[in-house]
Amino acid sequence: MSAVPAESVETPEPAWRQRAVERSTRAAKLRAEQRVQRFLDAAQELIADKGTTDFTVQEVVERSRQSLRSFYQHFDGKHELLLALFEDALSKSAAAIREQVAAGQDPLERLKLAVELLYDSSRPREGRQSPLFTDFAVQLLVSHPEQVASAHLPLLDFFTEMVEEAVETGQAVAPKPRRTASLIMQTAMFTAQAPSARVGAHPSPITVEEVWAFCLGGISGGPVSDGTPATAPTVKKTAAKTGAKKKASAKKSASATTAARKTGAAASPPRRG
Amino acid sequence: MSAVPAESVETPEPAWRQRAVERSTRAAKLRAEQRVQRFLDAAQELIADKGTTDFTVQEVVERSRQSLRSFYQHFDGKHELLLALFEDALSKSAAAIREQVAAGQDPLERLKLAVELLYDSSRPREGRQSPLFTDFAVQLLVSHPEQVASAHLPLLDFFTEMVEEAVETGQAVAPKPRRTASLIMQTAMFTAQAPSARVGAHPSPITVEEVWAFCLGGISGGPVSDGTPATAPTVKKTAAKTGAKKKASAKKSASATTAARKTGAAASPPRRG
DNA sequence: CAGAATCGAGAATAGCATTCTCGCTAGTAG
DNA sequence: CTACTAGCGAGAATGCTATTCTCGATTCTG
Repeated sequence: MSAVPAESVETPEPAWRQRAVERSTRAAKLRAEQRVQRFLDAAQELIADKGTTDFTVQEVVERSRQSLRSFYQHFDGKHELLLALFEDALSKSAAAIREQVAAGQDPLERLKLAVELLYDSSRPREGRQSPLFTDFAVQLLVSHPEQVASAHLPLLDFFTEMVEEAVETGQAVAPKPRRTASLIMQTAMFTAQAPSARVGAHPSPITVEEVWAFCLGGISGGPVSDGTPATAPTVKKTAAKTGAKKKASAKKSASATTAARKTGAAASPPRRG
Repeated sequence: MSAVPAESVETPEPAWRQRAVERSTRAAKLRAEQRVQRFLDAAQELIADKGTTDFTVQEVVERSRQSLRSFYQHFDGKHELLLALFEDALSKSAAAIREQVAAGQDPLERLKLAVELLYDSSRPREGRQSPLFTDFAVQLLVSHPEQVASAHLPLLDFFTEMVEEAVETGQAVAPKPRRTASLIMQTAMFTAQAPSARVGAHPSPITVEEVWAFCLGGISGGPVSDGTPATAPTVKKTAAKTGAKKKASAKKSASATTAARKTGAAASPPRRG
């Protein structure tokens, strides 16, 4: 976007003009946000209603009593809308888990509770809203992994914190807390999500307890004394950052308002023939 | 659909008629299978070429030099086609892993190798063919979990075997081998699939080693003592032989000289109620 | 060879996302 | 009050695909 000589010769936008534009913009932006919110709400209702993210843009438009035109004026497309809802739901979920876990004292116990909560909220329940994002989330995972990742950041931060604490108290071993946290989260979320082999295999899906037991093993200093001549597995804990470094990220933000996003960046361009 | 209906009556379909039908059927069935195979091959080529499962039914039809009509006469829809390819790929993958792992002696070592192979094949590489099923697989996971599960069965069986063996040799602890195997597989596959938090978080995705270390901890006898009312420690000493080397899959002769174009395309499942 | 199956080509449908065209309405400077 | 502009609602128009349906043409079967 920097190689456009033809335009770089334009007038340098005087400050007063910028301000003028800014002012006339503010009001509009406010209204825009309201509209956006209406779309968001409508979509949320639809999801809760139908149980899937398969609603049509039309439906959202109708329910929000606005117009298609308006929709596309505020969102880059259905995808953006879903992404917004997704992020919003995730950050709320993160906040909720954080809060419920706050009570616990023991790091490991807190982590366990967090895993249980995460597992539970990742579960495809029927009536409620948030869970249905899981299916969209999975789809998103293959189409826009980066955005999913960033949406997961708050939660990942939190889990990382807990893992670090557990490491500090010697209850766990994790040379790379963040990565370990990521693994734990993934395990919990995907296991909850996937009705995995419930066919000829076991009839009942894997439970939270099992997930936790598995994760627990994964972080407890495991007896890595297997005679395998492979590369030393777990022992890469080079100077475990146990010393100080208390990250203690007290981000109590959770300002869910994911209103108008329009990152308009790597969004898939509308295919045109 | 307008053929002889009264079949529910006592008319027991004379043997001769059955035979006649059978005969006239056999040939047809044979031809049908050939046609089906052509569709399958064409689809596979397209996937290898374009790198996604986003091909059009039209394309498959054209490439296979057959017709739309024929396509829908043999497949219930694009979905069925993909499912067929998916199952095929998975079972081949299972066979391949089985084979490569067969060499190993130590149960745990074999398991490790299997995890590595599984992780690798679940990885969304660029140009190649099969791995791209992962994205379809994920989608399938939410739309037809059962079929995915059944497709995973062979692999799950194999992993279960290994876990059981490891348990027998005392290298692992798993009250429920099958479930544990499932967890391991899921962890490996999803972790490989998900480029998870690679944003502000760690730049490099989680590696196989990390996955293995995590899983290893999860199965090594750890301070695990949760609810999971384990039935008597599985002592079923199954003679896990695993022999049978079934390779012979050296087709691959497609013309993959095409430069991947476009590729970007937001997945929008045409699902309908 | 005649009739029955199939098949190839491709037109016709249909569901959806995304665009685009028309007025309409409110705010605003003149 | 009036011309002008921006944003909006309605809804038609597009574009892309999957899926169906129609019409001869071909192949198989007896």
